[in-house]
Amino acid sequence: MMSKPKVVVGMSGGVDSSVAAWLLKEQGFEVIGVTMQIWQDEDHLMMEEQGGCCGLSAVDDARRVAETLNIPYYVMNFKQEFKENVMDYFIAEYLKGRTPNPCIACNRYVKWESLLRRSMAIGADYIATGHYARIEQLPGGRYALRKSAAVSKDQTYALYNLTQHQLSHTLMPVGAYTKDEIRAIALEQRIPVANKPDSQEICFVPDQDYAGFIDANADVEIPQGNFVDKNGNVLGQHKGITHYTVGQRKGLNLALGRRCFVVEIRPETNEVVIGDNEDVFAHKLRCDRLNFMSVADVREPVQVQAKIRYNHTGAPCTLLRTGEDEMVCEFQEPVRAVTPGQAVVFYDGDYVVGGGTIIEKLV
RNA sequence: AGGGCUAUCGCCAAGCGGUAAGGCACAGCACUUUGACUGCUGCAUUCGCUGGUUCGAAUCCAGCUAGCCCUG
Repeated sequence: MMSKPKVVVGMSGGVDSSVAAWLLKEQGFEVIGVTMQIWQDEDHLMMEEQGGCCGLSAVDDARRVAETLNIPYYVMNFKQEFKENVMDYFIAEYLKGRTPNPCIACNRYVKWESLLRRSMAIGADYIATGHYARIEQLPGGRYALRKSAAVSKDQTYALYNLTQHQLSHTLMPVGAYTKDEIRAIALEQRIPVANKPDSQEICFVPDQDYAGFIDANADVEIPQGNFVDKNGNVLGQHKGITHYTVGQRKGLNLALGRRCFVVEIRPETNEVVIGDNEDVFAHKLRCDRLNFMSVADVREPVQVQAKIRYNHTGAPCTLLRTGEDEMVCEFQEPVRAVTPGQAVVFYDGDYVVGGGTIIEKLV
């Protein structure tokens, strides 16, 4: 006889992962609730905030939800993995003048490496999360991510990096519903966190001051430097390259008489290049750290939609393979703020073809 | 210590006797499970200072102060 398939649900204490657990239980899985402890200091556990995907109130809320659902619940410590793969990476990237995406790193290395491994070790067949995305096995056998039924909440962008093995052992039950439907289920089932606000912002920087976080945690001083225009003229002083990202307007403290934007960050000279809005558009980008989903590889030029940031609608482009782990995307229309360090994710309709990490924009 | 010009919000800048435009910067809010963008709202009872003319002055007059320019 077959026992029920066993699934570990990563519970953040939020609405989505709580409903995910309920849905899986309804679907007949043996559900185990787990909260990953990833960065919280014991001191900080006292001062609770609202939300946070990996947030402060996670453990208390998740435990209450697990009790309500009558499922076993554990806390697993992933602080070391999180520090190495997310926080250290986050700091290192900013020091290189790049703009990291910590959620993507957390997903790939913490959730889908460490959590999956440990879950398998305790006999689980799957892990599950409350992400707004769908996992489907295609006719050819490959697993692919498909956009959420709730288009506006779709989170496939942050998940493009998952491997076939990881996808084949993952369930995302929330992806079939809209946010309203999920909240309605939470209310119906009297799940305690039904009205908790959505999370946002970087979970390990609760005060929002990510640059201050880097100052406090990097082991080097972050020097001030020059704002320059594209001709090299000095326009003013910047607070350190970690404070800026491509396309940024706010916080420059430059009164040039017109809106101005960060066009480029040059770590080698410690300069931040400033230009007009039109200067932040680019036709092409180069990316590496490739991962493919719906297809095994892309060798010949192919047309896709590419998202270059999480809430980008996507833009049509052609993919050109330029190296063993490198591609160039040529956009039909220029795209705004191609930012080194951010992910570029390729779509064919609703399905994720693959993606990579942006190295640089090209003219 | 000759002559000329200019002094309006952090920066730029309207105004030319009728009771302080606008842009940039900045702040707050909204949006957002990364950084951004974007949108909305706010932002000089006061016009270098002191007097004067006038019903009424940032706007006219005088003196002072400061900066710039030209000639000693």
